[in-house]
Amino acid sequence: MTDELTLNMDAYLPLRDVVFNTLREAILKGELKPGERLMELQLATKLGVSRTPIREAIRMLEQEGLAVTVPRKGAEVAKMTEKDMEDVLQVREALDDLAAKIACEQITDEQLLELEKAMHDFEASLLTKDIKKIAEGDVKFHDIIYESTGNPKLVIILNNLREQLYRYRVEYLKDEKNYPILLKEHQDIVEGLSLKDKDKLSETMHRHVKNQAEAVKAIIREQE
Amino acid sequence: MTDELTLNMDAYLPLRDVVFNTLREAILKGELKPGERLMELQLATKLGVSRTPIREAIRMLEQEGLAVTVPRKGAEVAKMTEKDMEDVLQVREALDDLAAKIACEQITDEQLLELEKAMHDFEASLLTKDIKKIAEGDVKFHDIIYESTGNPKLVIILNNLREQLYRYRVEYLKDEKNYPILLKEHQDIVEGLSLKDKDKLSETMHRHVKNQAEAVKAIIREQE
DNA sequence: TAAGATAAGATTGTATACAAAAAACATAAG
DNA sequence: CTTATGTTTTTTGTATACAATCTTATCTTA
Repeated sequence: MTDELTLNMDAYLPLRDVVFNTLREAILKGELKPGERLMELQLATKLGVSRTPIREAIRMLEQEGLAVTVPRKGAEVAKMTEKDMEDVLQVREALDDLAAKIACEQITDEQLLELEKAMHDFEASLLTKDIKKIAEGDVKFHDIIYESTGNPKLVIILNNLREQLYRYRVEYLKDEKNYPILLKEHQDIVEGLSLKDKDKLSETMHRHVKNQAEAVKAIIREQE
Repeated sequence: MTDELTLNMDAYLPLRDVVFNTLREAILKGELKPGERLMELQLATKLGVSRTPIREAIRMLEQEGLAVTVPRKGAEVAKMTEKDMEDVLQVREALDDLAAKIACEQITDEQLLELEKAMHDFEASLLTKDIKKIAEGDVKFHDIIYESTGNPKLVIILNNLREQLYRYRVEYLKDEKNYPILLKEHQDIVEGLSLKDKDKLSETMHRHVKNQAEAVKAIIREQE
């Protein structure tokens, strides 16, 4: 574990939520590595709080799929095997397709403009080679589509799936040769939505997820 | 709240898990009603434990979508509007379809036999008119299909979606006139899987979910 | 040396105490 | 009668204390 774990106290939130966000970020950024133990006292000391909010945050991470706990042994950062990744991506493919289809019917002109802007921002971010910015741009783009479905339950699940992939997704975004493909796919998605062309959109979405799947799996294989 | 809330202590589990299961059951059975406050001290006294495991259980219920908490005001049993139900069912339709398609390719002969047995058990349970038994039979039937996908991430999400519907689903099962339809659909599902007929299966699955959707929505409308 | 028992330390599980905030109630002013 | 204000009570938030369990190191014995 890095020792740069500090709380962001600006918000007026219960400590459990602040701790939850802090640990979540740390896991997604890779500061807390898969398999690493989450020891209550250690974390409490480091973050300057008592064990109580730590424990509650761990319960939350658990349900989010980011931590795994064995009773009386404690929690650790969830590991992701290639199989896990495939499973997540299989679900994501189905739900991304669902989201795209709903979006196709319901997206407003305003949201479509927003989406185009997000695409251009994403394109611009690719030039900066700032991974964090690129990742954020990509998230923003897909969020607009998700939100346009008007189905918060779907949005929650999709965000959770994305979260589970995030750690490895970042690796994918480090490889510049993926950028042209990624951009082209985003353009195709915008086009599909503009033309209300469900078939084209569906095809593009599947390709978009499949490409990520391949890349992410390659990364995992390297790591193992 | 009813006052018949007691802990099932037989398992050697942390109290938080026992409390979680107890509250979960109570919510699903309707003993704890939507909108009802979950007060820590009250629950702790009733269940004979301290507030600590209660609080941790509430954090878990929260992530499960069964409870909603407002910081410094406390938790309450999640309410479900007709819109929420539609949203859940929309996702479930997509994922049931996915599960069916995977099952079609992967289900083993052994699992198929199990499924037929589950169907007959379900048929038998319909005659007893014991709602709990009928609900369990239905769950068992679909579980076999879910498990046959070999995708635990998918199974978790489907179970969670089912859980969110459960409270209203039980009402649906109280109406005997639904039984023949339900049984016919189960038979069609088994047939589709036996014949590896994806199209037939997909069509049946959609119909199965849509029928429930209509019935459940009617129930909610009545309640409001 | 290896296997097993045992004791010491570390870690989680649970209860409780105290602080802070919100809610409920009562009272006074307009 | 209504609104504003202050006080009490209830409830949540957090820290801490103690108990139960697990881990690790040490020692014993074959």
